[in-house]
Amino acid sequence: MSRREEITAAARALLEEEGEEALTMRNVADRLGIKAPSLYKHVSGRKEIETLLAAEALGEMGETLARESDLEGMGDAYRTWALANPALYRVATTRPLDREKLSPGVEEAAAAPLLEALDGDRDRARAFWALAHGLVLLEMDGRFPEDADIEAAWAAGLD
Amino acid sequence: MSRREEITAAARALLEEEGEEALTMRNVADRLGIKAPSLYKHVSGRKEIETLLAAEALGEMGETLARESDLEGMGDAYRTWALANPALYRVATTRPLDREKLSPGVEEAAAAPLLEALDGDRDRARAFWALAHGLVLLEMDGRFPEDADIEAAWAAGLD
DNA sequence: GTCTATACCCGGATAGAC
DNA sequence: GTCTATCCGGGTATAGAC
Repeated sequence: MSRREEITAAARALLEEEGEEALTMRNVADRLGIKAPSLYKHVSGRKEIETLLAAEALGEMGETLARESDLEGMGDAYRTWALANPALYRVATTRPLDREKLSPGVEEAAAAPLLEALDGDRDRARAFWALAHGLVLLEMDGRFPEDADIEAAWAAGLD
Repeated sequence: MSRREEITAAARALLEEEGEEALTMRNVADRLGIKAPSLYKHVSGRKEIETLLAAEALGEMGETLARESDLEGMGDAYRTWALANPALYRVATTRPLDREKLSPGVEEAAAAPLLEALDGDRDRARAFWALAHGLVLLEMDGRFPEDADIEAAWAAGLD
């Protein structure tokens, strides 16, 4: 395991166990038993750690969707993955992507299963993605009322 | 204009002119010609300023939607408002709402026009809101490819 | 090459004087 | 109601030890 991979793994563990605000250079370093400034020998800063996490998350999301064959299944899988990895989901999807530092093809691979299920219709794929993204974020942020039937909202969105 | 209103106005101006990261207690205080600790005599902290901003934004968004009569119009109006006030939009919609400190009815009033256009179907209203929210956020974050036809994605989502 | 120590600046927040 | 002083924690740069 390279040092960069160790840093990524430590960062992910922090996100999972303590949430998004816990992703600090000092906390990552603590997990690895080193001091924060040492991290800068391996990564350029916190932004790059987030890019590494985004690449990992997008890969997993793509794999997850690829196991489904219809839109309902993909919606369920999308929601389940996001709610199981909320902090990582946010890091991977709610900020501009540094595409320079991302291996080429990561985004395309993540989108491919959905695009295939929609027979290559990019506009519908983008609408589906936006619907899923919006539903997941609103749910994670507690924006729906306590008694909202979130499954029914998904069903309504998928027509 | 009460001191709280002045604080809210200064915070909003900061968001508009310098973006989300510029919303700091020190910057707000500078705009008012006072020192940051003095703000705490009027508001409990940055969180409360964000709640005040969210209330203002939700009110405006509701008024904007109320001027439209169909879903397409509301989608256009939603997108236009969000892109014209991106930092405020984010503050108002991408974090848990402190409902204790929000005047009762603010959320309901913002949602009412949409709910009416959908004949009271809450599930479809939530799906529409999520679609609009997702499309706006993905656009603001530069997550769609350069050459994506975003209008077409909206049209595809609205069926 | 890898790490440590140190230091700087910024941001939120509090305590206490005027 | 405003100030000054102060604390804490976070990102990051630099210098130097091993």
